[in-house]
Amino acid sequence: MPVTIRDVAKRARVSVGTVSNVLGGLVAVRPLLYERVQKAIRELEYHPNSAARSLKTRRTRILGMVISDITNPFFPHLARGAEEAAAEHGYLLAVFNTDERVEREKQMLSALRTRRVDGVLLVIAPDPANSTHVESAVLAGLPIVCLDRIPRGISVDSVGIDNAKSARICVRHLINTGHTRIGMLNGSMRLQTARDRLRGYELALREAGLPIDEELVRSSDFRIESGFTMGMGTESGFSMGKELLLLNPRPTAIFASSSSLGLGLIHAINDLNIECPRDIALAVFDEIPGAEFFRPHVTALSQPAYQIGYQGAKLILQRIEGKLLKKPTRILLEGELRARESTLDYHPKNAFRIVDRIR
Amino acid sequence: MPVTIRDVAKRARVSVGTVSNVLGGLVAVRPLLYERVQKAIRELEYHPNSAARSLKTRRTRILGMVISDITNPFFPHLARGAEEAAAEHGYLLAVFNTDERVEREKQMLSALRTRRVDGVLLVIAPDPANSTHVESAVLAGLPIVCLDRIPRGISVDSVGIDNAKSARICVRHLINTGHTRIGMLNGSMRLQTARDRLRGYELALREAGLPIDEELVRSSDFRIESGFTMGMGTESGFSMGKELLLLNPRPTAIFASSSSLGLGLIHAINDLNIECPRDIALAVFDEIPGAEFFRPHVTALSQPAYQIGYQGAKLILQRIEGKLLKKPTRILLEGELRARESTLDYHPKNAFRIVDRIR
DNA sequence: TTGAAAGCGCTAACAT
DNA sequence: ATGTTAGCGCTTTCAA
Repeated sequence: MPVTIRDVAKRARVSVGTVSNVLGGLVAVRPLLYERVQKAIRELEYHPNSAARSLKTRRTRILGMVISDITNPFFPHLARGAEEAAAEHGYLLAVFNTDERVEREKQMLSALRTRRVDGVLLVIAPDPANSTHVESAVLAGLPIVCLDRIPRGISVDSVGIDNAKSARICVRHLINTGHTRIGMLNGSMRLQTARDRLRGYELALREAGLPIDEELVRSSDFRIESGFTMGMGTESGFSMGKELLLLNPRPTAIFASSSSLGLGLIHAINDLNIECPRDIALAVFDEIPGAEFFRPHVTALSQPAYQIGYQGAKLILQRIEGKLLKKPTRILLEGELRARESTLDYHPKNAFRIVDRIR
Repeated sequence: MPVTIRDVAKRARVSVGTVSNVLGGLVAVRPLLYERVQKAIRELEYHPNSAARSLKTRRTRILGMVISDITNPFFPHLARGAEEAAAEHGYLLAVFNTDERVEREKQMLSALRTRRVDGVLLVIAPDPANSTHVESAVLAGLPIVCLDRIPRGISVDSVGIDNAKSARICVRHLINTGHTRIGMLNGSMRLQTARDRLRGYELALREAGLPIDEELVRSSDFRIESGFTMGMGTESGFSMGKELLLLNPRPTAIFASSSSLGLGLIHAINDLNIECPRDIALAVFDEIPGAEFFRPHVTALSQPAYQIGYQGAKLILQRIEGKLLKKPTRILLEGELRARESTLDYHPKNAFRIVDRIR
């Protein structure tokens, strides 16, 4: 039988109200009694029942975080940031995984509503047709902040990266380093992020007065939008990368819109015995984990994953505390370009190829 | 004002008891009423309040998972496995991060007890002196299963990898491929895992009648025990690796007891212009993420992370349902040796060095 | 099969 | 400053 507040009260020879006051810390309690209560709590190893507390207060002090793939290194950083902000406000962050499946996302959201979490940080699964569950949850008054992937057409708070702007920064950098024939490897056009990154690519070209050649752009589905995996992204980066590299004339630079595409592309570059950056320059949206061990170092657009999580949690806490306007707040952070050897002067005397030969 | 069971009852023109029966699905309800209730639930978007339910039933159907670093790729796989098993039994898995800090671990454990989760899957932070909080939680009747890192001297269920056995497999492989002077890079001796891996190393040598040369073994603290990071592990792998590589005579093979140590070692090998496996053979405990893009491919002891999580959740669910003996169950899984080029015939004609030149 | 009502452990309002 | 108590929303008797 678990210890209840009555047990504590009895042992400390006070009323349950007094115990509650000690617990809450808001109502003053005479030092003598205060000590007796604390002692009883310690001796009994009393842990207040949060179900009972929540039932009364209608708050749980829990923030749910629903992410699409915990295995993708991008998301744990999001979680760390959110956790930090949550902890600062005395909230607990509970992380849930949907495995990129909209069905599970619906289940989780429903479970979290049942659990009465105070708010949900959500990275939606990439299915644009199906965000009614998000909408109805918002309408029902559940504070939700969408992170990274921002659903279209729904009025909801969000924190993300300005994909168009960031992609534009990448491509502009390629242009500034002298390239005029620039290819792009893109993910699934079902994802808003992919569409935005394409827009940034086109914008940069147009700004520079360069033509847009559709042949230079390849799109595919990719399971992981902004991370590192040996899965589809890498494979399509490899195959689509080869297509671009075998074009005649070959583009002199390629912009890969995700790290897994970038990794596949590197693979393709090696496979074709092409030298980077001499024969091909390379800029990747998002860092490739472990790439500091490759040569040349890869120019990347670094995403502020931790910041997205942190700001997202801050935002939802404001929303919870009613400090926000009704109208949704949308925060867009910018990625940071890390120009490295794959787009700069790289002295081949030190280098053999971008990664060592692969099969 | 959130929708309650009374609202549903009113709308369906039945009693709350009947609604509860529909919800529970155990007590039969006349089809006509059943339908009316379901309709009301749908129309009102009713989500049962789990706090109220838990208060009554004394169960939450939540499993907590406390991991030491969500950023370490090993743990998300653990989480995936556990989530799978939890879902199979209708439980929700909530993941919490301690950032390797015992203090936070205590807080989380306390918070989870307050939240009355039905059980906790725990990866302890590496502080052997301080596991009283685990012990007292177990004593208080909270089902706990320790994963991966197994605390000493506490009577608690656990699922882990047999570190000694697995390390022995690695070193035996090095011996079988002809090496007699084998170095080891090890993590912090404060960790039981590190001590066990050392034991496996020594055992393999002794079995083969080889001398144990203390000079060939280097230990250091490492923040992440079985994963990949650019942090301390890599750095100490680099510096300790260099020490070993500059020994005279140099060992002909090195066993790195974690992936980050292995990565640092690779770095050191490159830095010294040593060729692998011609000049030095290399076996690493745990896979190095992204290493499939290095040459030579690195021989690794692959850890069944998903399985550890899955089995751990299965175990705790049995414990929760009282299907287990009082005496703790300890499951030890074995790692699988993936022999690759870094310890085998590697044809240098294809290779330049283990990864391309670093700086 | 259904309804009425007690009670889970806590907080907060009120009384003292 | 402290004690008493109603009631949060649900499940679970128990009675009808």
